[in-house]
Amino acid sequence: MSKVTRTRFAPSPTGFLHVGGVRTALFAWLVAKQANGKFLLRIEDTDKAREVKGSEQHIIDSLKWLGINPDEEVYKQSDRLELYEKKAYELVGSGRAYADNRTPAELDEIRNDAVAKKRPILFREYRPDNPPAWKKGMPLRFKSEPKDYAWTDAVMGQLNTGPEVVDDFILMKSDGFPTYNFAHIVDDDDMEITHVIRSQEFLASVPKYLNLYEALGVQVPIFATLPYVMGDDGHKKLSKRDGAKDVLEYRTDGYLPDALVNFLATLGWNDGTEQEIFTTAELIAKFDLSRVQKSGAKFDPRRLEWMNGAHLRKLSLDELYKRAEDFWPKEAEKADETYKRRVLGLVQERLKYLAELPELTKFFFVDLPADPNLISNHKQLKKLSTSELKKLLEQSRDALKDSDFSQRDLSDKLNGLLEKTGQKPAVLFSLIRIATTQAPASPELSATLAVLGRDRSLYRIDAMLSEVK
RNA sequence: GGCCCCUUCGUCUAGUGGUCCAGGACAUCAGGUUCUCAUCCUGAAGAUCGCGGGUUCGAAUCCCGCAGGGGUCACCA
Repeated sequence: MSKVTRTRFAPSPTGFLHVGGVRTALFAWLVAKQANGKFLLRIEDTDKAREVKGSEQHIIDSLKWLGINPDEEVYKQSDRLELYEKKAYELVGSGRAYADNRTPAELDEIRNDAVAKKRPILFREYRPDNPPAWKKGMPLRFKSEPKDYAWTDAVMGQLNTGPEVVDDFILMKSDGFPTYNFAHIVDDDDMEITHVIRSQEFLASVPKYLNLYEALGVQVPIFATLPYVMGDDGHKKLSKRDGAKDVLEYRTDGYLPDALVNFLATLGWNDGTEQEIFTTAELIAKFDLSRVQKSGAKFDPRRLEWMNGAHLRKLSLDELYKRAEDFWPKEAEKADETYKRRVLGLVQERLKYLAELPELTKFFFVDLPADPNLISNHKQLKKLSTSELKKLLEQSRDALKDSDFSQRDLSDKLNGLLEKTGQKPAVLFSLIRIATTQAPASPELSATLAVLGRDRSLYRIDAMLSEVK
């Protein structure tokens, strides 16, 4: 009878969430969802000094945007102080913890002494002789029982260490708060967490934790240690200091949550096939901790861009329309939905993220001033004389005037125009495209004209005609 | 410094003794799709699998050593 899988993400509220933190949350969430288990969010706010106000809500919002939702209330360690205190007294009672009233200066002296003797700094070798009875408000230190440990990590595999890494450490601080080292173990047990999924910086502390689990008489969960997401230099973990972005900035830029989730999941994990694009449902089905990479992975924004574009292209027009709602250029304010949908259909395949929408579509909503420089800078068109340009524009206008502006008819008219003028598409179509869009790049010509419609198209050709001098 | 973890194209990775003088994807470059940008397709370039020893008929894959990188040794998490 195996237990229900329960995982958690346990950030400290010290700032915004970046992709590194989100990936840890995502992996824990995937493990829980895959097993039909529960994913919990626990805010580890035991260090008042480092706390950044607003960050708790920010973390919740970030996860919510990505669909990484906790299955129970959001827990906060500051609400659970009695529990830690109770457990602290238990350890005092069983002789596995002692009050440590030594001052920072005295502790420094111990460190210096060890360094001078060229020995590792082990507080268990400097235990006070007659510690006072512990009560809340005094620092409480764990009394370790050093020994060898061998354990299995779901990602790292078989791990083992000697007794030299098991030491006494602080459980309760003088401000009445527990340390991370203590609180997370008490909480994981209390919340019946089955898989502790966290990043690499805790790996070296596992033997100390193992010793504490024993002292507490608590079952040891499955450990899964995740490698870091690396920053630009490829050697250090991504951090806020070297420009890691707040994940909510990706929302602002018009990245899809599913794309970011896909990207993060495949940063350090793959299913062993050549599949790159996964839906979130596929990730839940296929994710496997044993296939998580042991080494760090560098964050590559270009790959994210590509992946987001791939997800954007897979969206139905309805879905894309909903997603694009907040990204239209302000000129599109008065445009009707049908028109906007047609525009969206034309740019869907060239969108990498939704914040590109304005620059890609602005000309569909407003007549931009005719700019003859677009012609004089064009490598084909600049070879033509003014009178040739004028003549071509006039011929184009006259031919299009007779069109019903269905894409099919436009395409016929355009082809007829090619024959009549004897021009290459590279010349004729470029000229019409520039005249009607005032943009260096735009979707295919007949489709663009069909969406723009007769009035706008003809008006713009005339406008360009009057600028060609 | 002690201990622990890591090391395949620029990047993300496949690969668990032979079919790997290493496969895919992003990025780059070239060509094709009646014009641009993009999509899509095709192709090119790109990794002596960190280095050195061994084991083996045969090693990216197993063993040993070394180097480099990272983490950790807080009343931070």
